[in-house]
Amino acid sequence: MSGQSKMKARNEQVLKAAERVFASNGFHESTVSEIAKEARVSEGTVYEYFSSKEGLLFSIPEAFVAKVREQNRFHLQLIRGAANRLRAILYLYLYTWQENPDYAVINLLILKGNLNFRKTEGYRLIREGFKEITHIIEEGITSGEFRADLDPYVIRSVLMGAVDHVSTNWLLSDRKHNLVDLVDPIMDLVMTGLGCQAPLAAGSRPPWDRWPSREGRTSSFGRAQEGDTPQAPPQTEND
Amino acid sequence: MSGQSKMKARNEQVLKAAERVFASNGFHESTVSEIAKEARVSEGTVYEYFSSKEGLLFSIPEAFVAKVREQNRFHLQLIRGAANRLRAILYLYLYTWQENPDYAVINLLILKGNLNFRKTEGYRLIREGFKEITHIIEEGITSGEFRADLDPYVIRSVLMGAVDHVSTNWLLSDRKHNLVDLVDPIMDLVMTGLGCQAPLAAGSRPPWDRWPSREGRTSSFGRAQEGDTPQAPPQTEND
Amino acid sequence: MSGQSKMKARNEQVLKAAERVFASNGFHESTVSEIAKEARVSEGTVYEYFSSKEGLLFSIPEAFVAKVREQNRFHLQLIRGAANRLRAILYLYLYTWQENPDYAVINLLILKGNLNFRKTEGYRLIREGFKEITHIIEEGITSGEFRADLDPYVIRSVLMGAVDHVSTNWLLSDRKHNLVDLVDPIMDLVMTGLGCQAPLAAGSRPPWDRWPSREGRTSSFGRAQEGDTPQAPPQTEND
Amino acid sequence: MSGQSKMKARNEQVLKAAERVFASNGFHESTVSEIAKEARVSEGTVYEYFSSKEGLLFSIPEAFVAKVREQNRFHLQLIRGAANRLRAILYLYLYTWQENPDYAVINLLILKGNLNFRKTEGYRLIREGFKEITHIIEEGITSGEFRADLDPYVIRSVLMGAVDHVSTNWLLSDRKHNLVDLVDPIMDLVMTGLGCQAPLAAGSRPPWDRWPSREGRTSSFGRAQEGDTPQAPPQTEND
DNA sequence: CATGAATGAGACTTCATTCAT
DNA sequence: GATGAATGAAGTCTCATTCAT
Repeated sequence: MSGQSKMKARNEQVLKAAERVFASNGFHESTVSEIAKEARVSEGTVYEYFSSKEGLLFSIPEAFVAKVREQNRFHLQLIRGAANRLRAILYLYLYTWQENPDYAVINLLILKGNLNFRKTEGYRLIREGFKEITHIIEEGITSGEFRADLDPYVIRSVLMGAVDHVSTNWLLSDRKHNLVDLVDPIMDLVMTGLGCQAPLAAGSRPPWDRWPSREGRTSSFGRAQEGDTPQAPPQTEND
Repeated sequence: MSGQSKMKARNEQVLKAAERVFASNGFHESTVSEIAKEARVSEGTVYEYFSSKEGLLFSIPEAFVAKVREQNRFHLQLIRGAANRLRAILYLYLYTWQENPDYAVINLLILKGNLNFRKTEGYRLIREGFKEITHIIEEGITSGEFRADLDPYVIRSVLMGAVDHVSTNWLLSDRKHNLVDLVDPIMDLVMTGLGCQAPLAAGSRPPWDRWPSREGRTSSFGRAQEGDTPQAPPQTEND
Repeated sequence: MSGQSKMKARNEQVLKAAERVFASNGFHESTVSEIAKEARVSEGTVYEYFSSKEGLLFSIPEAFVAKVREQNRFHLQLIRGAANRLRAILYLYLYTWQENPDYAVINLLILKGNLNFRKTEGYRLIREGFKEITHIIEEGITSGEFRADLDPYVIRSVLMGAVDHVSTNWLLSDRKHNLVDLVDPIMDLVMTGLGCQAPLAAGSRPPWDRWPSREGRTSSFGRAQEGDTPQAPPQTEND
Repeated sequence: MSGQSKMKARNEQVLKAAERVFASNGFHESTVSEIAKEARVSEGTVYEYFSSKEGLLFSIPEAFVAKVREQNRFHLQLIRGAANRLRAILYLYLYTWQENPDYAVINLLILKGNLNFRKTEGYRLIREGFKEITHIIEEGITSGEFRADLDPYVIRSVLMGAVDHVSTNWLLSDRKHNLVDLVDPIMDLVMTGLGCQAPLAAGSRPPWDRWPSREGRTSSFGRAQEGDTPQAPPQTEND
């Protein structure tokens, strides 16, 4: 009991400290002694709970994903419609990064360059989350909600790429603006498309094939309508 | 003369060796001695040309961007139309990563987690490239080619996020498939949108608000037509 | 009672576990935690019974010698004649090593390099056994059973050196052959000598007998003569 | 040139320092920093020349054997007769230990308990030296110089066991007496035997003589006397 | 200008020992 | 008395950087 729960608490304590330290300084720039100090334990204790510094790093996503996964699954069960669910997923991702910026740094910046991470359970879990997104996209295509002429992988890449991109920018910025405010603009863009909804004539030419030649494309009408889905563009961002 | 050009050659030699070694093993896992060996020079020589191991790392994008930039600028000058130019940019990015996978690894995986990189000239150059993309998007909006109700930053994030995403996946895969094949699917999605092109009635409802409830939205006509814009979905990818 | 005997059992339990673990891995390569696990007790318990890891190591010969000594003394009382008794001693040694190979490893391999061991009671007991061998040899000389012109120390060294040598080799081998089978060959050699028992005429003394200058072969062990100061090749073990 | 010879000198310098330090304190009780200090180099330099602390230890016999071997081979070529050559070998061994006590400690005390040593080149070289001894013994048997009814391995074990034994004792003693003085007594004992060369009456063969079956071997009259001076079990060293 | 041997700071990690429970 | 989590000292080893040649 007490022993068990105490050890669990210690584990969490070290894990959280590591998250903070790694996020602040990067993996190689952090020392185990620093983490131990942050966790208010001795260096040796860190090694009682984690096999190595890198093992500690890899335990962070493992623990995190395990924790977040269930609640996300729950949320998604409440939602119908592929587009709605994709939107929810985007929201959950951005919300999670926003509320857990230290973990976000580890996930988006630190683990990205680590080759060994790709052999870990944490990585497997993350990939699984990606697969579920693909499933939803496929359902959307099957149900006719989405176009069927696009590879689900491309769709997912565009969505998750956008999430990664804006999250990374946000992390590296002053983090003042609201990350989740970008959910709707992104969804809007991806669902409706960037092109002006001109009275599409000959429906079958590949879309991008039309843009270049602009002759005939009137000045459009799809201008910015005030009021809809306001933007929260990171100003000071890296652009 | 000879001295100048010889030094330039040596510089390039070390730079290329560093690119290979860093890309293979990561930054911290690579040693200066390894790089020197790969470059067929002594360790001391590395320090004659670069101030430090990290300075060497940061010199890689600097040199690379300087080299690629001009030709890209040239290509873009030949192209009219914002959409066309965005497509060209995507193409140039994916093509560049595909042809320079070592540099791609450094740019997309290694430098991402390096805090000091953000203070360097190389980083500034990369950001500049991003700004130009934003400019093109703004021009597209101004010219009426693009919708005006979307933040250019969001648009750019979606595009470049997609580029990063598929490139990263490709790098971590067996690199068998053609990365540039993804240009058109991505552009298609971003320009036309994922939603089925129903006869958009009341133009003002927020787009994403329409998807969930699909009633009224006819089954669409924009189905997958074989033949157009072939996909090259990464097989072994992380999804 | 119960407390006493239980403690004694625990003591033995830890001692035996330590013997196994030390013999398998060596002293420094073994950990207290390993020993505790092998003994099915906690690490703390090990320290209830032994002052330190090294103290535990030193307790092994102490306990072992105490145990074996009495029975050996009993056996020897049954035997008459110095040669017979020496043979019995050799037999007991080899038999003991053969039946207790873990202890043999500790005695012959591990404790040998330990400087502190020489200050312990266990060491004193072992030396005592050696002294008794010397006594028997001296008695053999006195009684005329043995030659009188050899230093008992040399005789003992040859005997016990042989025992150590063959035992060590056996321990490091597959331990398939019978160690005690070597008792008689060794005794035979030491008692009778390696030289061919020709009817040694005056002039035909074995060549080696002449070098040192063994005029008369009177008592005492032959002095070192002229200096040839040749080198000796390093080596040790089992061929 | 200079670079080569300087490095060779450094190598030797570190090797010698390690020999001294290991011999004084034992392997595990010595630290690399200590060795570096003794060698007047930095810790890092030790690792420039030797892969690890244990690698350094194992390099000691390797270098030593290589050095001593040739001269010993030369000495032995000058000597005829198996007994003479055995004597020379004993002499060379004892002389070497006496003149190189630090190395002797490493060989006889430290490396003995090291399991990894048995996989090294140094160990192989040492074993080779042993094989040569066996060869000489076999030649002696073939030539009729030695008895043919004894296993050469036993003979070698008795000889080398004696060498090890007296050397070890000497090392652990004050090292005041001359080690090489023991060569002749040992040879004498091993060649002539311990038993008294009396005109052995028929029935009175020494008891020990009967076990092996040494028909025809007379000798001795000396019976076992009083005193049973009981035996002590295991142990090893210099009484 | 080039070399590569030398440096030494500092990281990770182990493990004997202690002590609160 | 027994436990085993916690400790922290100490050790091995790496490697970026320097500098005499």
